[in-house]
Amino acid sequence: MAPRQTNTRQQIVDHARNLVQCCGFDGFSYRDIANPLGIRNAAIHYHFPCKGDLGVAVLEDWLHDLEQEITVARERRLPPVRQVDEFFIRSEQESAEGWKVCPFGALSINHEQLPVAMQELLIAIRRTIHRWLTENLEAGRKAGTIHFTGSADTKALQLAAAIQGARQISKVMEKNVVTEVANQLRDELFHKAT
Amino acid sequence: MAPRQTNTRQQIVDHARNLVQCCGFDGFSYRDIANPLGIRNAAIHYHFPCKGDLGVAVLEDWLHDLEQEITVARERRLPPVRQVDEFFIRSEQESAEGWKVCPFGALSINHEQLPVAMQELLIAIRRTIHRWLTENLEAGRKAGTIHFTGSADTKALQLAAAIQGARQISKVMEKNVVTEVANQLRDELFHKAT
DNA sequence: CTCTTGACTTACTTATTAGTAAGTAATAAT
DNA sequence: ATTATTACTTACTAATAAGTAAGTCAAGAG
Repeated sequence: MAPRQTNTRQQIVDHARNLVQCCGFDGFSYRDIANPLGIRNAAIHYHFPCKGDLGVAVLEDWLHDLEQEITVARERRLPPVRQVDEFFIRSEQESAEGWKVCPFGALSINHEQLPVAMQELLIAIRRTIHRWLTENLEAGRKAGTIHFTGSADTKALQLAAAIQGARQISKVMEKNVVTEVANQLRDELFHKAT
Repeated sequence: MAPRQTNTRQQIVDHARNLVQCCGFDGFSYRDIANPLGIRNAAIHYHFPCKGDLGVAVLEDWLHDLEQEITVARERRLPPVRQVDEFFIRSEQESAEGWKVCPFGALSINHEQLPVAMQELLIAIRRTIHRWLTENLEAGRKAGTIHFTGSADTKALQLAAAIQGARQISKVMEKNVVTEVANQLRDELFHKAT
């Protein structure tokens, strides 16, 4: 009945990731994955002995995608403004898909109860985003295309925090405020204050 | 044994609020409140028939405190800069107390599964913070003490989002980045860019 | 053709959760 | 003094969660 030999594992991870972004790690159960895939709970346990293993797989997937995107942006030698803008665009898109939230918005609340491997991956994801933004802010400032005061490090943090917060506010207010915040930030960063 | 006639109800709400700020609404159980208070689970059910009622009480308490603080700030006729700074200071303080997070950081993730009354209170809290920040940003701009581009409305949103995000990042990284972001924002807002 | 392995399923256990029902002791009202 | 009410307790139910054990069945290896 169920077609064997398909990539069930990846489908499980995909579904889980979606659920994490929408309900958090404790906000979904195995049934929420098994039902839509037409499999049984135990099938998930076959691939991921415990829920933490599934969580780790989700975050690895997430980090992998992120690194992929960053690599592509770098290889296309996109100018710093475009790369920072890419961060905004991605966030706007994901938020538009059912008010999806970023890993921190989804997992920070029960962070201390998560398996250590998940905690470490979260930090790795954070570092990756941060390094990418910081690099581009610095390069943009040197090139005279991006304008801000203070360190690029702090500015990168502020951008990430603002977008993350905006995504959550969007979810609660059921109104797209990510674009509003992103546009404000674009304006501040990209239009030189004469 | 347990001293009767004390204000058990308020103690329950206080504990619940702390737990919400640290673990989210689904992140704690009645035991986590009953144990430290030396009461039984059913005692909580006596005051709050179901968990949603407790959640509502927590948010009402939260909103009440917020309105109180805003009223005090207004009555003391604090200048706009000081009132906006008050928002930063409060956020830094709460974050320092065990990486506590704001209502949105705590509840947005499972927002759609919350009782409607809680959803509405969340929106009310959001509106209250927003109105307060917006008013002060506008007043500060008029007085020449606060500087920003775009609408006060959007700027207020951006500030709230940034601080909210920073609080969550602090929790995950176990490092106080709220102060870092707040200082950056203070610098941008309060020091006129010549 | 047999045997093993991978990818599951069925059927179960265990733990935890919110929530309920009935009882109790102290206080307040009559 | 009696009664009613408030603020609980003990003891339970029902639902749901993650996780496990044993069985099945198709496909590939020998």
